[in-house]
Amino acid sequence: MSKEITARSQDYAQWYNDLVLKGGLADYSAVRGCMVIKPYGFALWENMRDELDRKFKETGHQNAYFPLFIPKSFLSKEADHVEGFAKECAVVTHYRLKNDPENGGVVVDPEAKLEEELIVRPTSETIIWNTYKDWIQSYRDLPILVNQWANVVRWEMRTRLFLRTAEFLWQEGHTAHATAEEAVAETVQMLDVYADFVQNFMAVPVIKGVKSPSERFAGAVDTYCIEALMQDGKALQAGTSHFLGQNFAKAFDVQFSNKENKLEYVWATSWGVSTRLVGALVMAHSDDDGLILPPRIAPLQVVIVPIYKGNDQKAGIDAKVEGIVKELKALGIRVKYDDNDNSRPGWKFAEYEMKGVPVRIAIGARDIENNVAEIARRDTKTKSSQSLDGIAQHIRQLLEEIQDGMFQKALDYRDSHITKADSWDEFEKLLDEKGGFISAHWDGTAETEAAIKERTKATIRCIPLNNPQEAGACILTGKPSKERVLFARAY
RNA sequence: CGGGAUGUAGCGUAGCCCGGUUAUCGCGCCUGGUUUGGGACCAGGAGGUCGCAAGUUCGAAUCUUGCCAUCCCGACCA
Repeated sequence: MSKEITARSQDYAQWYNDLVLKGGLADYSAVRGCMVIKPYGFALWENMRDELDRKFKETGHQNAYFPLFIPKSFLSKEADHVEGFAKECAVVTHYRLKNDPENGGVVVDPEAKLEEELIVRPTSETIIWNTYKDWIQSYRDLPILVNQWANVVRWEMRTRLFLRTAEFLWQEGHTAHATAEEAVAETVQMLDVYADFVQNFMAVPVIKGVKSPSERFAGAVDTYCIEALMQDGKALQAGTSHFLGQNFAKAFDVQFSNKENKLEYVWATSWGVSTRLVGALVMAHSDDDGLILPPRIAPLQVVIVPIYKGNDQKAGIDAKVEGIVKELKALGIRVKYDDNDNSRPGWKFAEYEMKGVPVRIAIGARDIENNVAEIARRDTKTKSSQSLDGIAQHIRQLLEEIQDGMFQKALDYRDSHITKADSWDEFEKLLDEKGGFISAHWDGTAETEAAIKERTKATIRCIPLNNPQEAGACILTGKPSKERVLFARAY
């Protein structure tokens, strides 16, 4: 029952945990900071993954796979990169265990120390660019458009289910280009792919933008991002796409001969989204009764619950439902007929609400007589009676309505939480009382950005793409500014 | 990693301060029956290394120390 879920108003963090755990998405594991993704949660991730994978391939990318381990020396070849990741790396130092005669069990065999330690990848730029050196000689070898689906490890101090785990699943695209223009175009293209996916499939509106220098990816020239807004008014970075310039090509000495037979360094991009998107999805849409999943990526789109007294009624319902299931499946709709006799309808209703199934159909003997079914929408919690004739088409349309409705609701919330602030007092007040994105002038310096973060915990989420140019004065220092940027407290 | 809190059956908990027979209760689970339009009811039953490890003691869920995990706040981050 919904009473098992902590209300958002009471404790937002606990509400989030309740949804993930009780909605059956994931569990804590025996390993610090690492979670078990349960079948329902993984099905959700698979749906996200499959759609993204399709989009990557549509835009000309191929999947490949690179090693989990990275030689320690690789990491330090790009100075900013190692600076950014060194503090959160898991390191393999030995390759063998041996029996421990004293205490039982096994111990690390000191004889089996690696010549060079291996880093468990926190991201794969280094191992991939070391490989690209072998793949690229001529401009004819370019571009290389490769993506990898993988797990990575970042030894985070504080973890949260899906939002920040020590090990997480993601995809990382790594492309190599002959020109800066082409690489930038790729970076922007993939940002668009992400934005399109998150908005149209996850129904989460995002703002596309560029990070300020201090929020940039370690080793990037420019970091583009999509920023989403959660229901508690905090922002969440949902995806990033980096223009890496020639930084990694220089670090790994990857040059190509151009048409004039001159050697040039290769231009690079990298881009990724992770299982964090699952967290974004949960926090963007759900309510105090449980998850609310958008139809396009919900593992289950429709559940049918029979209501009956005795086997005769059940048989009549079964016969009717069989046809409906067939029709729905023919339309590509993911449907389950839950005729499990061990739990009663009310229990099932609550359960599927908790799991966020977009549409529930309840059919009883009474309905069969009237040739109708009760249709309940998870997102609005409204119910209606619907004729069984043409019900599959109706459901298909309803799923689309739900998808659109969820996006519109999230968009309205987001848009009403982008607020301009023109004074420091106003800025602080908005952060504390309203939350969301605050559009304000900034003098462009890292010092001011850091000072604002220090005082308010708010960071510059992004400088929106196509940002209108507007003269103004920095919110903190009063120095001249040429455009507003978006601030928020963030996950 | 610093500060705070917590850890007793699958989940939620009582007991702990002040050590003492068989560790409390509810949900869930199993068996049988009755039920089924918003988390059913009756009867019977199973289920516990009291987070882990040392220590103190005749005796530890209870006292001491260490460790582990989770949550919250902070620093760090996708």
